[in-house]
Amino acid sequence: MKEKQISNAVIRRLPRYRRFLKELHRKGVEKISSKDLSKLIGYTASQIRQDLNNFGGFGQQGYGYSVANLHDEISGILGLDKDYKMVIVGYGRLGQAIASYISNNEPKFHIVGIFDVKQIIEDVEFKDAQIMTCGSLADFARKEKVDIAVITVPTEKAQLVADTAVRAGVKGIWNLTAVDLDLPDNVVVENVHMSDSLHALAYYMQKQEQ
Amino acid sequence: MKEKQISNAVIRRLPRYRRFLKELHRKGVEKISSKDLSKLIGYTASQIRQDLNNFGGFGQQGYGYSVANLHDEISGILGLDKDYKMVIVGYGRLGQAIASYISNNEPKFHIVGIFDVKQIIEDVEFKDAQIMTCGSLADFARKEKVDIAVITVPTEKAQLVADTAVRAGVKGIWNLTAVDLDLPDNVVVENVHMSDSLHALAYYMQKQEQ
DNA sequence: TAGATTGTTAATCGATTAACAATC
DNA sequence: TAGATTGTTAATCGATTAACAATC
Repeated sequence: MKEKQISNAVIRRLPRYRRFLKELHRKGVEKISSKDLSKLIGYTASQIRQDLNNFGGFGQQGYGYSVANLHDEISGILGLDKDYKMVIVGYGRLGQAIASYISNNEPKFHIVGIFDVKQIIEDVEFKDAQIMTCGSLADFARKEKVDIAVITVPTEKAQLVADTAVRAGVKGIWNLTAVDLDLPDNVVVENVHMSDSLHALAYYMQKQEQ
Repeated sequence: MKEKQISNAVIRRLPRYRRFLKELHRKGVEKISSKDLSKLIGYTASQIRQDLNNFGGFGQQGYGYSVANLHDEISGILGLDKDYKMVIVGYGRLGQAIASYISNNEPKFHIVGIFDVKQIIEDVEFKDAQIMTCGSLADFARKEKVDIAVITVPTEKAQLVADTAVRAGVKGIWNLTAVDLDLPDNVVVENVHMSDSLHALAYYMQKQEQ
């Protein structure tokens, strides 16, 4: 059974569709046509229909798409109907920001452990998750069957942390550092390269003012 | 004089080229061929040469590219030879993390003001930049001729902050919130949608384990 | 000079857009 | 039923890859 390969470009648009649908749902909108969604989200109606039809016919001719249904379908496609166990490695300000964001906004991602070079004691302690020193990461991840490691350590330690996590059975790395990691093919790596984004901003600004 | 339009895909790769070249330079590597860079960075040698030739012939036949020179050329293309005045709006943990990253790693981006709903007093005070309440953003940005506003406020305030900044003459918005902003065409917006990245990670993990 | 590697044109591949028949 | 809008095929557009002449 050969799955049709979905292009990367399509996948990258899915979370955005989902965000707009969530907002529409919050506003009480029950249905939307590809044409109206196009105006909102900025993709062509044709592209929207093509994108969605990679996964199935979620609409209804003459009517459009049910907002709630389409939201849920996309959630399912993205794998957001499953639960993920997560550790955060590096509990500086970025790690803290991420931890707080996830625990407030991402019910399917469960932070089961937090690691840092120093054991942080007061103020920044995080809910039920223990804060541990990095040395115990490998044992913990293996024992707890952690799915995802979020890496927010200083650049030069990122590869080492990633290697440790992978050896301990972690299957996904969310990398928020400014380096690219070298990892086996069966591990999924997703990068948030903020500095690259800032540099792209510089490019477009400079181009704009010409 | 009609400039050749450079595709978005090319621009998005430039910061990555620059990062690898910086690292090579740090390691003392003086020259590199498109073939060797390909092995490192993961783009095809052909693509690398095509990308670079959008902006000029930076290499030398039979030799390759000078690492230092190519790094500097790309920096120039990205507009990283210019200086940018920046304000950070929202000084929670994410704002603090960003401020610290920029002041330590981005010499061309100058944080001239920091804004938050509360005036934060001790501990998190930031170098020379004043921390001000959001109400004074408009006047400050206009008076100081701020180029870029970094937005790290809670989701529901992001559009308001962006509007204020734009009215005060800001030309670029670096948006780190989970919403898309609606802004005039002459303002450049660059988004870091971390939650979209996390959702893409979920997709690829779920696909992997099938 | 011979070998290496770029710059650049041409070929291929893939993604987006347009069009329209199917159908609610 | 008539009108609206999807699902889907075909056409177009753009980006990537291959090939090779130019040249260091």
